[in-house]
Amino acid sequence: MVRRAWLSPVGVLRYPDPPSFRRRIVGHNLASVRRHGKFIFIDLDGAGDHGSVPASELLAIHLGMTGRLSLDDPEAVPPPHTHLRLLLSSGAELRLQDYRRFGRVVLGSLEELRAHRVLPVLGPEPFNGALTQRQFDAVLRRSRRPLKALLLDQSRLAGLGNIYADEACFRAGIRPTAVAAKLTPERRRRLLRAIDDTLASATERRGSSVDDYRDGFGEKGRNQEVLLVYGRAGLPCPRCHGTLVRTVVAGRTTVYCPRCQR
DNA sequence: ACCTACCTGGCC
DNA sequence: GGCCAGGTAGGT
Repeated sequence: MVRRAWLSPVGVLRYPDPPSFRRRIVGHNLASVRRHGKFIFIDLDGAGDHGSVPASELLAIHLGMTGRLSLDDPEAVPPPHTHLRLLLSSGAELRLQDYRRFGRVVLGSLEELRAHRVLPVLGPEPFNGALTQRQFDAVLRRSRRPLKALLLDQSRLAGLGNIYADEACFRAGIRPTAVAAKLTPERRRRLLRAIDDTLASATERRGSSVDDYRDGFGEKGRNQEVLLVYGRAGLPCPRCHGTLVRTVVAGRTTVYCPRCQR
């Protein structure tokens, strides 16, 4: 149960206002945790309601570029840029640190968050078998944008960011600039498999600590050690040993191999 | 498809 | 000082 909620003055809370936030979370249990795409959803329930209707309120957290969640000793001095602290009855404190403040926190019912437009509509996840090839094909065929722009569009497909979009395109042998709707069925199959492999690798290694990413235990991931193209412009392609090229697609730095990716 | 903005910090 | 960075939103 949440005993006390503390918010930093600058904060990452987008909705509702801080007093409402505190009122609506203190005394409630953090009942379950789910994830969809880059959002973490924590379902609240009414503590002491014993079998009554659950509040159906949820806490949605997006870590942005530099957000970090951790469970800490409440007595420990919070690190700089700590924007949310939830003191729990378990004795631990759930903390959100985010020095760039691109992260976001919202609290409310799904309907409410939608109505206030503080929770974007998220597309399906193209991995973990959550999306059939048929459904994935339909998404690709509907878009004449560059493939990478589509992969990064969370309203169409949820979960891929700049690193894994590049990695998946490389594994599939497809240029990030390829027009999504023009991919052949064979290439679409390769792409879905490539996305799955890319994210399986990343999650097994607990993420890519290219810079300051740390997992919920404050540990670095190890996936940055096996990235094939991201951050490797000018270096040899791991497959053909030609030079990897940097360009910009959808406003984001993009690295690919002009020989292996067509 | 492009800009700009939102932020801090590391690097040159 | 300028540029860049894992993300997204808003405007043209």
